Amino acid sequence: MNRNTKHLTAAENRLGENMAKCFKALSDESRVKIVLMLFSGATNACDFMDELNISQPTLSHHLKVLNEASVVQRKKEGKWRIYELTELGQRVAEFLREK
Amino acid sequence: MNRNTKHLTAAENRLGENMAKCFKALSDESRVKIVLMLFSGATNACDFMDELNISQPTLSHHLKVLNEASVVQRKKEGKWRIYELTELGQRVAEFLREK
DNA sequence: TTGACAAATTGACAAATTTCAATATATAAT
DNA sequence: ATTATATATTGAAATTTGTCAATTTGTCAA
Repeated sequence: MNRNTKHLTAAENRLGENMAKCFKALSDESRVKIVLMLFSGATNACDFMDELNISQPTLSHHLKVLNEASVVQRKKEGKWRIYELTELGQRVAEFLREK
Repeated sequence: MNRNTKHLTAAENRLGENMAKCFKALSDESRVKIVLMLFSGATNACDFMDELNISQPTLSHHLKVLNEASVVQRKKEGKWRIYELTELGQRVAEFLREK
C-alpha cells in the first residue's frame, strides 16, 4: 500500500460533485447533439425534434435535464420556448469543438 | 414549425456520439474525483481507494469504464497497475480546473 | 511452493435512467 | 368559443448502472 496518499481538498470534492452532475446531463447522445445545435444557432424545440428522431416528450425531458444542470436556459417567447446555452453550456460547446 | 431547420453534419453526429461516451464515463462522482487525483499526481489504485470510500471491485469497475472511454490508460508495473490520463483525460482535467 | 498482496471478474440486486403513449396546459389564430 | 400548435407532465415498461461479496488471476517475497 502506497503511503504517500494524495487527498482531495474540500474544494476538489465539491468540484467533483458539481461536475459529475454537469457531465451526467451530457452523458446522452441526444443531449450532446442539442448542445451542438444550440451552439450553431438553433433555438427552439422543433429544430431539435427534426434532427434527433425522438418523441416530443423525450425531447422535453432532455431539455429539462440540461436546464436543471445549468447547461441551457429557456425563455418564454409567445407560443414558443427559446433555448440558449448558459455560460457553462458555452464552455462545454467550446470544449466539444476543440477537437 | 420552424422550417429554417439546422441539421448536424455527419462529423457533428459522430462527435455527439463519441463525446456522449466520454461524458458518460465522467457522469459519476467517484470517476470525476479519480480524474482530479490523477491530474494532481496520484498513480495507483490504492491512492484512490483511500479517498473514495468504495470497495475494491467498485473501484476496479470505475477504472475500467474510464479506460474504455479513453480517459485513462494503464500500464503494468510489476505487482501494480499504474494509471495515467490520456490526452483526452488531460483535456477533461484542464476543463474541470478552469473554473 | 507457500503465503501475502494487488487487481480483475462474476453474479446478483437495488436504484436510476431512457423512452413513449396518453393526457394536460398554454398560447395564437379563426 | 373553437381549433390548432408548442410544450410539459404523468405513469409505466425496458434497460442501464453502481455497488458489493465471493472468487479468480497475477506477481512478489520468504
